[in-house]
Amino acid sequence: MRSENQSSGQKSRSFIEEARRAQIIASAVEVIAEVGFAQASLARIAQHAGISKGVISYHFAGKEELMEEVVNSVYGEIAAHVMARVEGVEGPTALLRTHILAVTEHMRDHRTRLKALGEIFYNLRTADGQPRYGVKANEELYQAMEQIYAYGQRTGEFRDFDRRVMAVTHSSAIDNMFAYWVANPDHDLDAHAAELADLFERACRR
Amino acid sequence: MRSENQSSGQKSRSFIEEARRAQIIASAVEVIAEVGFAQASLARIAQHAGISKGVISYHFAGKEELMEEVVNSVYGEIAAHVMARVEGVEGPTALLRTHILAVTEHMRDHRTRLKALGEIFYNLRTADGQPRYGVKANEELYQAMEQIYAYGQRTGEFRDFDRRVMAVTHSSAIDNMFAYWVANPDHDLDAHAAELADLFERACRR
Amino acid sequence: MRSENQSSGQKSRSFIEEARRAQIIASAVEVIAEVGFAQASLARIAQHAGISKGVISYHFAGKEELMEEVVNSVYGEIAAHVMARVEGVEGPTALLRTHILAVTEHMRDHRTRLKALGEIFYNLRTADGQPRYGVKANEELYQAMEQIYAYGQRTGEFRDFDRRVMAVTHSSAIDNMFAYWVANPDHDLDAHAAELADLFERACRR
Amino acid sequence: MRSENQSSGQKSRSFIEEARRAQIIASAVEVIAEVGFAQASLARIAQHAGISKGVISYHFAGKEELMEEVVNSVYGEIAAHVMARVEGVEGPTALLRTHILAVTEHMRDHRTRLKALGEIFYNLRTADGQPRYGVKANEELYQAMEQIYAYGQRTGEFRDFDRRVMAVTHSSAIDNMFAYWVANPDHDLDAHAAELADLFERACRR
DNA sequence: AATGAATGAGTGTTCATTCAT
DNA sequence: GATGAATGAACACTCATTCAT
Repeated sequence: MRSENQSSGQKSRSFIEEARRAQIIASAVEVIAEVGFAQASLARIAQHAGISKGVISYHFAGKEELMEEVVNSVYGEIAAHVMARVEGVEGPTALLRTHILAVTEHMRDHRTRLKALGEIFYNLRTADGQPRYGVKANEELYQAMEQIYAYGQRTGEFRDFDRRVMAVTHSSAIDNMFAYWVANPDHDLDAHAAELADLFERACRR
Repeated sequence: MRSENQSSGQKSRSFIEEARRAQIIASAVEVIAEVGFAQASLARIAQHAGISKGVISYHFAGKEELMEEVVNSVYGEIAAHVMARVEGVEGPTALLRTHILAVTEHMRDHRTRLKALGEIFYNLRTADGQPRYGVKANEELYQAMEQIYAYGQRTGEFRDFDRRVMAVTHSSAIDNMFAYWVANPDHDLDAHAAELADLFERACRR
Repeated sequence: MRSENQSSGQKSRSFIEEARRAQIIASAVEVIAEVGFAQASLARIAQHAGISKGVISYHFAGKEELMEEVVNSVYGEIAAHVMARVEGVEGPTALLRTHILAVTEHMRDHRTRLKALGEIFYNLRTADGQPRYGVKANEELYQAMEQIYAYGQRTGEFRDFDRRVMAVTHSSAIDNMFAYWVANPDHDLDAHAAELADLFERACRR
Repeated sequence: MRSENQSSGQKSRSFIEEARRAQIIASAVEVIAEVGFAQASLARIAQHAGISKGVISYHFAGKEELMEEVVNSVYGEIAAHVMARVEGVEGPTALLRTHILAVTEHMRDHRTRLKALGEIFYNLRTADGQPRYGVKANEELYQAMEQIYAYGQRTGEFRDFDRRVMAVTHSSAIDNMFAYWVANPDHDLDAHAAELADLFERACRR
């Protein structure tokens, strides 16, 4: 989302620096996904990347910035994937289904990244102890979903429900489908997604 | 060694000890709810309770035992409340609504307790690094919910959906309603619950 | 060794108090022998005795006094036993043999007590960090042994060696026979003692 | 990953790291010798070395590793010294004398190191509470001594005694000579050693 | 005479961060 | 750019001791 010209006092980063940052972010993702946020110390992340601990501090202002960059990185990927899949789909019901299935698709292929994302979302706190993300950070996502519902209500395909409640529920259903699948790897993710699509179609329709 | 209600080998606890344990558990709940699991050190819990750090170690075998007792305490409360509300309710649809509304009711009055419960559930790990609870610990809850769905499917009121998917979704919807409400205290919890009841009624019915 | 009248400002101890002290000392002996001095906390000693931790503090000024009483108690026993065995024995060589054999005899029957004694001797330190016993505490023992050697040298049965060196060596040989036996319970203690008697007889004789 | 003298999987240690390790080991030796094993906390060792507590944890995996390194370091020294002195000595009697005198020589110059060695030997326990060294750890030493005795018995210079008893006694005589000297610094160590040599020569000879 | 509760200093260990090289 | 060394605060936990009951 950064503008191409790197304006506004933002120092431009060299290619090599970007590569290092990417490497560290990737290592952080893997470590967090494997051992959980609390056990993901900088030492562990550095060791996993095969670099010195100091490098992380050199490239990131602190642990918090590293974590935020992980979130940005992973979040960007998933948004891009869903955007691409949803493009051109017509009608609110189809949109709803497509959204669920697209996210699921991405989950299947990026399990680790999403696991790490969830860990950080849930656990990262700012210096003053407040959750850095938390439910509030989903606001953007909720608004995107609400647009789909509003569209459906406008066309008359959807009944007159509370769009925020539906968005929160929809979002949580997907998050937990993922968590359940991570905990039970034999669980049939695609079947779960299909069930979910049915469920929300019925919940929404007139 | 006391009397009839002392099971074998279980050391009896004095009244004063029970009181202290309860006080410490309450303090732990408040601290966890406020600053999160990771920041809830024994020092902080003790300070919040206005007691010395050692007292906690004196009354609990370790941090793990304290956390487990918090879980037992809070989990017991909520189960008791829901059981009581659900008793005597007839028919799967009514059961479904009642369950959602009963849990919501309890949430309104025990916000911090439930917040703490969630934190521990999500974060507590055993000495070997494995999650102490985690999604798998919901198994019992899922099975209880599946019984309601099976009942509805038997009577023909409910359609033929995957009961496990519904249970996971249902459970996550309630958890996140709570989380959303904690993050947005002005949010109308009761209206949210009513919407949720509608949503799942529609998702389940034939 | 206390005079029968309990004079000199020393408060007399009731029968029940003496019994408790003896019980605590016995428990301390067993715990120290089993887990070593460093792991022998008051809590452990109290638990082993089936009493409350506070009782120990009530009956003894502190851990140091308890340890000293253990030493007095065990040391007294062994001295009494050897004294009795040695009485009436004639000639320095016979005296030497008898001493070694008498101590060994006592060891066989009071393994735990002697183990505890050794632990305290080696580990107990005063508040200022100095060893409470240590080699110096053997002075009394060394002098007793030196009397036997002097006797033998006077009669001409023993050659003209340094009596202090012999006493230190003799004493250490017995201590380590014991330690070796504790570490290797199948070791033949009596055979070891007999060998030791031969060894010192040859080392001493003209 | 450095060069030829790096065996497989063994991380190479920088010069500066080796220096720090050596400094910490030296500090540990001094502190243990002065205040005893039990009082030798990492905090004390760090303070004595004029460094932060964390440095020790940085350079050693834990207290146990530090202690083992102290043992290795000191034990290696003494073994090397005795080996060098004993080399080329002919005949069991001369070997016996040389061994005693060589060890004594080393003691005179490395008092604190040997004191620390003894403390660790006697006190260090593994995580499960078992002695890390203890009498059994002398096995190697005993076997070395037994070879000297067997040699003397083969040549006929030594009588037919139990070699294990002699080894235990010999070893303990030297240990206690040292302990006695530490407790009584004015004691004439060389004279003691000479007496000991006589003593064991007479105890062994036909 | 005995207890159980509480204390507070001390333990080894972990970790994000800093900094000279 | 990168490193490894060092820091110091924080962690859970242990323990001898004190004290009201």
